[in-house]
Amino acid sequence: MEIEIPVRGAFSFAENMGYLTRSTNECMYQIDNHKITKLIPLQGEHVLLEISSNDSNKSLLITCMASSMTLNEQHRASIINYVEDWFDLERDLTPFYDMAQNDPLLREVVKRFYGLRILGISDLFEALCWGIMGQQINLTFAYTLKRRFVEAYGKHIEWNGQNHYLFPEPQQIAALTVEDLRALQLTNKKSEYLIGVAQLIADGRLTKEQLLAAGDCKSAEKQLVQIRGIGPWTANYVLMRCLRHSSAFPIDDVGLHLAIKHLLDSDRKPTISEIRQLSANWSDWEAYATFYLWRCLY
DNA sequence: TGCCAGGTAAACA
DNA sequence: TGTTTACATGGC
Repeated sequence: MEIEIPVRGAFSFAENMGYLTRSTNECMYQIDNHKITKLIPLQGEHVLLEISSNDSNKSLLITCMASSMTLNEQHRASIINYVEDWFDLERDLTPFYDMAQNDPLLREVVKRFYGLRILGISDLFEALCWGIMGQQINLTFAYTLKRRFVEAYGKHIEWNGQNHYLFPEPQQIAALTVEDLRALQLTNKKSEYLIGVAQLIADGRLTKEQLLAAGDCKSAEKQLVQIRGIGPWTANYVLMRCLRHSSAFPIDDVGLHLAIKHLLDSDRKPTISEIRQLSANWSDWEAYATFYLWRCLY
């Protein structure tokens, strides 16, 4: 099955690829020759997608390379849905770019990365796990931890001599012990947090739908920070990349601080109070501002 | 080698 | 309600 998804508005496949290739140790998709290969879950089954773009950035081209079932029209709709969500294709960036034109921090950045979207993490469990794993460690090690976790507990298929993984199911992680995860060099606390979150989701006490139903970003944040291991940073990270609230704002993020320090050519990181002032005009676009600023770091 | 990393919970004032 | 500290461990 092949699918062409038209893209409207500001979109640059190359800029999005720039984000997706930031680590050479990513295990949830592979990139080769300007094409993304990713195994996605689909109604209890799975399908391996290859995603590319035509030269004019007017559409995304999807080829279904391998699947555990015969694809029908409903599957086709789900695949389109998945890719549109991943690349945030429904978002009109015009108001963000208008705002950024008059923002000293963002003006050059949006020019440089024009057409970049917030790449999503559709699965709530994956987004929470990635947030927890990444807490207070460098990204290189975070990617190593994620790879170990996914290779240890995620299902995979082999295709063209390469393994393609699905993220582990919460049901399986919920049944693990702290010792199991410590073996991957996760800390005691992170192991506890991951198992706890897995249990919440496996038991149906935490769902993406429930968080979306909370309505606004702040209400969902309140629910998330009730969970042990989820502080304001992780909550906002998940709100930004999974629930797709454009006003999510991980203001404590070290990467954000370093990007601002760099752009201001300062010899120190900004204080939270200074960031509040600098971001005063970002209202409702904090997530996009943050994502673009992160891009300055690599 | 020592500081730092896409923080959080718990203790404390 | 707001601030300080312990936690752990790889990367550079």
